[in-house]
Amino acid sequence: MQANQLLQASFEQDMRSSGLRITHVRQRLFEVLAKTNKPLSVKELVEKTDEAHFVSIYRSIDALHKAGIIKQVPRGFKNLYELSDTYRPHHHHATCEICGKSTSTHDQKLEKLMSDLSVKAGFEPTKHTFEIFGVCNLCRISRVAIPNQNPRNQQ
Amino acid sequence: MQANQLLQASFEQDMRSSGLRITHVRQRLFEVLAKTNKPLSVKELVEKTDEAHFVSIYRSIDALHKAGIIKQVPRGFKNLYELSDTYRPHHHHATCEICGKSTSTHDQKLEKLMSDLSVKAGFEPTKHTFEIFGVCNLCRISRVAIPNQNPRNQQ
DNA sequence: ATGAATGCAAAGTCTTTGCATGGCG
DNA sequence: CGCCATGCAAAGACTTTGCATTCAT
Repeated sequence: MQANQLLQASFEQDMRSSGLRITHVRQRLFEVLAKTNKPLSVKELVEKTDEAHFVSIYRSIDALHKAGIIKQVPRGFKNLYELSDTYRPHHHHATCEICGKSTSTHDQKLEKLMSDLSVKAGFEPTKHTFEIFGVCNLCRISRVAIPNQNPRNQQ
Repeated sequence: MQANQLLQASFEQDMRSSGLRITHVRQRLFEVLAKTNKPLSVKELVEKTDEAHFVSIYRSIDALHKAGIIKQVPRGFKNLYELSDTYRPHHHHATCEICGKSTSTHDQKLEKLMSDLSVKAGFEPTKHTFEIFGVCNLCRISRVAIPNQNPRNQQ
């Protein structure tokens, strides 16, 4: 729980320096994101912070996003949200197109290459999104039995 | 126009092998995407194919997407669409957070690294998204005069 | 106390569905 | 000609806005 307390302190400081008030809804939102290890949709966030009105969740997401406390993760047709790199080590996701399970990845060489590419393209890099989609070991095995299944039709 | 005719032939073949009919709407949609060099939103696609009903555009996007003829490009809160790698060399985008202009990039090392990462994570890679955001040279210069502007608030 | 955040109602935007008609193969 | 694709109307899903009330500072 030490780690969580550090996150908490950092959260409060970030809120203050952005001129945002530390309210029950925002605290709860942060809490939910801190205790989950995967990016969540607006819907999931609303469900997990059930005492708060969905409009407040939208507004809080917006506030925390602008304050750089949370970040968007594009996934399919939706954006998911998770704590920003200040709170969690920078990482990306590999997601199975069949079962939806996702795991985190990180590679320093990739990050370096990415940043070099930005500069080469004439950009001062601010952020990037990088999502891997594929078929996980488990699903690959079960798909052998169902050869007709086409991953393209999944999302 | 030779190149476009090749694309066209390839389009018709892909449609047939997916059991899809080559209709006016779908042809027009493909045409619009083939002649534009940047990913387009549903809204833009509807505008540029003005004779077609927006519902048909939605359905055609869906059909061409499932057939692997077009692909999604996550950008901010929306998905944009462009021709798939079969029709255009595989690439990614670097987008300016201030002015919105985007340029294409490609790097073989990056692709290799990406695929290795997938495999290491236990995934048979099918696709990936990779988007760079930053501030382009022009906008960086003009922002010197407006130091208060915060790229975080842009989207 | 006072202004920002919340909750509620309602509007707005985007996307999907059902069904009759039209057009591709 | 038969069936898939389209257009239209309407519903559905998701997100935003306005305003009175509540609550953090």
